[in-house]
Amino acid sequence: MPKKTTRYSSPVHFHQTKKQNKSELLEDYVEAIYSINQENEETRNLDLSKYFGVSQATVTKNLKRLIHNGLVENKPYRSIFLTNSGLKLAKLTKSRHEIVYNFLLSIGVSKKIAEEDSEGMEHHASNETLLLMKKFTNKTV
Amino acid sequence: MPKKTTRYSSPVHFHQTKKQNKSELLEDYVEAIYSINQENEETRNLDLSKYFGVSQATVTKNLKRLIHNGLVENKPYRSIFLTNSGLKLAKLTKSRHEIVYNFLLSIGVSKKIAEEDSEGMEHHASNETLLLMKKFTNKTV
DNA sequence: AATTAAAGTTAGACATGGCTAAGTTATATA
DNA sequence: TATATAACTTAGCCATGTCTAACTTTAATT
Repeated sequence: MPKKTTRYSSPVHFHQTKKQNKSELLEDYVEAIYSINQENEETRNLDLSKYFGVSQATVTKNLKRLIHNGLVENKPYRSIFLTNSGLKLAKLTKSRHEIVYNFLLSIGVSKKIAEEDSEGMEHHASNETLLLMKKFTNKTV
Repeated sequence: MPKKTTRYSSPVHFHQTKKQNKSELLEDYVEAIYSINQENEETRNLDLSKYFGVSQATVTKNLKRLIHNGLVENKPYRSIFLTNSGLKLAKLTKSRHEIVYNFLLSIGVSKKIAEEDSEGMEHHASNETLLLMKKFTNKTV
């Protein structure tokens, strides 16, 4: 029965082709460490475990990836530190996060929901979109 | 050296606690099938493979999950159909997607980028945020 | 109708990101 | 200081989502 015809115009918008090395997890971790460091003199495994709501074993495993990517340094059973590269990424990620968060506030989203939604959205907003969000927020302030 | 003190105010905004059964993949697939069905008389494995830019083997495996979740029906080597439940989810997902897409356009994002960004963002926008986006878009039209 | 080609499936591998249970190290306290 | 507790790591499991290679089924072509 299938009559072969030209098919739909290819959508393309699925970018996650092959090596999505731009891992959200890495960004979330450096941002979390950066945040925690601003409230405490150090960041420990347990802090991250609470922050993300995952087990300490999971944190240990994920920190291995961060270390492997040169974003974090630590000695076993000791505190966790961002490398220069990790700090740079953390600042960038945090600023992106804040742009989205403030933007959501500026269109009327409540604080609580803006916190939640911005968390997921920050990783999907392109530079173009971030710039426009920033512009918009500034205009409405 | 670590002096134990009360630590940072817990952030909570990490929702992905345990069973994130609200899989983005399922939504992406039903939405894709729905879309393709609007341009063709049927949806095949290969259509989805092209749509998402993944191998046909991957599509087959993921379709198993959709079938298991009662969203899709098919006979081996044949076309793919949405169940009632799948169609319902597809419509919902598509409408959310369109809200985000149109909203991005309305703040000045280019079509191409709006397509890309809305894809990721649609899964992270709460109902509250979607409602405000819709309101905003209508106002600026 | 037989053969070839295209579409779809299966099997098995790998990376990511969770978990629990058990063991190790460091810290606190008796 | 010895011991108990808290923090951390390791090992091994599971689900998700991707791949390639090989095989099966369906459709097209000769």
